[in-house]
Amino acid sequence: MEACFPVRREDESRTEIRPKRRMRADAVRNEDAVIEAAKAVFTSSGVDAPVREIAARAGVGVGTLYRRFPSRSDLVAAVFRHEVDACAAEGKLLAAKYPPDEALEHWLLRYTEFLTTKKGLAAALHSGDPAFDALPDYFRANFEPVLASLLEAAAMAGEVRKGIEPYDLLRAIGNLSSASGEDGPAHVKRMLSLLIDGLRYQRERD
Amino acid sequence: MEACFPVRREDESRTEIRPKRRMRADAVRNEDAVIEAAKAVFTSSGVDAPVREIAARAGVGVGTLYRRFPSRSDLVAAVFRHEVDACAAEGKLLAAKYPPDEALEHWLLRYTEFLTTKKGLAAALHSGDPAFDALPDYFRANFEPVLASLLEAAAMAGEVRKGIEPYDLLRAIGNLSSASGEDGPAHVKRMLSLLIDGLRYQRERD
DNA sequence: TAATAATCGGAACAATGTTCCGTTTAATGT
DNA sequence: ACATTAAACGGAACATTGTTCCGATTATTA
Repeated sequence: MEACFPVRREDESRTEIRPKRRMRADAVRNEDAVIEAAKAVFTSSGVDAPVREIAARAGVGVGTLYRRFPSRSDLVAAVFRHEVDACAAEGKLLAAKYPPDEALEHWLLRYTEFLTTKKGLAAALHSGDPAFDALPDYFRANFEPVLASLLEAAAMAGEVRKGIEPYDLLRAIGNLSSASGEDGPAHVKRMLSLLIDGLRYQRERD
Repeated sequence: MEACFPVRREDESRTEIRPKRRMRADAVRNEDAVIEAAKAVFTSSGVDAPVREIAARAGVGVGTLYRRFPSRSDLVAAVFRHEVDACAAEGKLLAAKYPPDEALEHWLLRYTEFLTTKKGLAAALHSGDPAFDALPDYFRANFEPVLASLLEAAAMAGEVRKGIEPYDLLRAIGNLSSASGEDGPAHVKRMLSLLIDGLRYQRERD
């Protein structure tokens, strides 16, 4: 009953593990449609939204949905990974587009957005469902390298102090934005710039 | 749709608000039976246990259960209050039975036990269900005075430092026992005695 | 274009929260 | 004691939702 996520067989890193037939085009289309629909429904109605609603929005029967995602939790986990991927990818993109310190700042802000949309998931994560077991590792494995290289680049440029543990920073921001009950986004943003100022302080020190 | 908990009409503080007829004996019996059954089932199968199972264990039809507890959440909340009451009552009992410092120590230990059995509830509390809205206040309103008088008595006896905020201590212990993932009870107990030693330190200081 | 195996769709099943209502019964007044 | 009656009881029935099944469909391949 372990989560067997159907990893698209045509990836950029297509290892081509002897597929007698490559995945059918409609299957690919539907998998995408389901994930996109799920993302939309989850953000609008929460992670407890009925599966039927997601299937309907994707223009697909529930049978189709269940072939790809053997259980509800698998779908939730897949969407989570999808968004982790998106956020991590944006990190690389920002690094190429902006000077080191701006890239870092932009990404940290983007990361807080990621966190706030995952409020509902935080509870599910601790539900003991085995489909979620691998998510914390996935989270870390994807975010830590991105932040590490952003931090390193900024430190090289002398914009930010050295010796900051990426994972510590990820967790700190996580706690920080989960502890903001009242005014929400504005508060998080304020605390985040405080934190960034903290990173800049002592930046010239070797 | 707000939680209308049927407060037993015959209380020790029976205010007697013009009941044309007093609550039927079988109704009283059944309410007790349901709460007791729910407590048992919740601890053995978690707070997500089916309502039918609780009704069966109480020897009662689901209709009866739903008359008293209009929704599942109401029953969960009622059990929670029941246990808060029990833990708070034990505080008064310990205060009468032991010297101040021992009473304090015993009760804090009892409090950690209360906390560990409420692991499942912690998630439900943040679920947004309106039946749980009043629980945090209920929690504080019952525990804070108990701990306050235990602390005061111990401080009077010179066993514990003064100026400790009861609510801070309640929260501190709460965080402390929620953060103990591994060895569980033993770890909590160890951390708790550390904390109690901290309370004793400087106890002679005015 | 025919063969074929993967995929599709949605009816059907199972579990569970909740409501309804005919039947039973405890409380009350005589 | 007994009749009256309003309250309470029990559990069948309903609604929602996760999940499974299988005959119909269709993309792929030769």
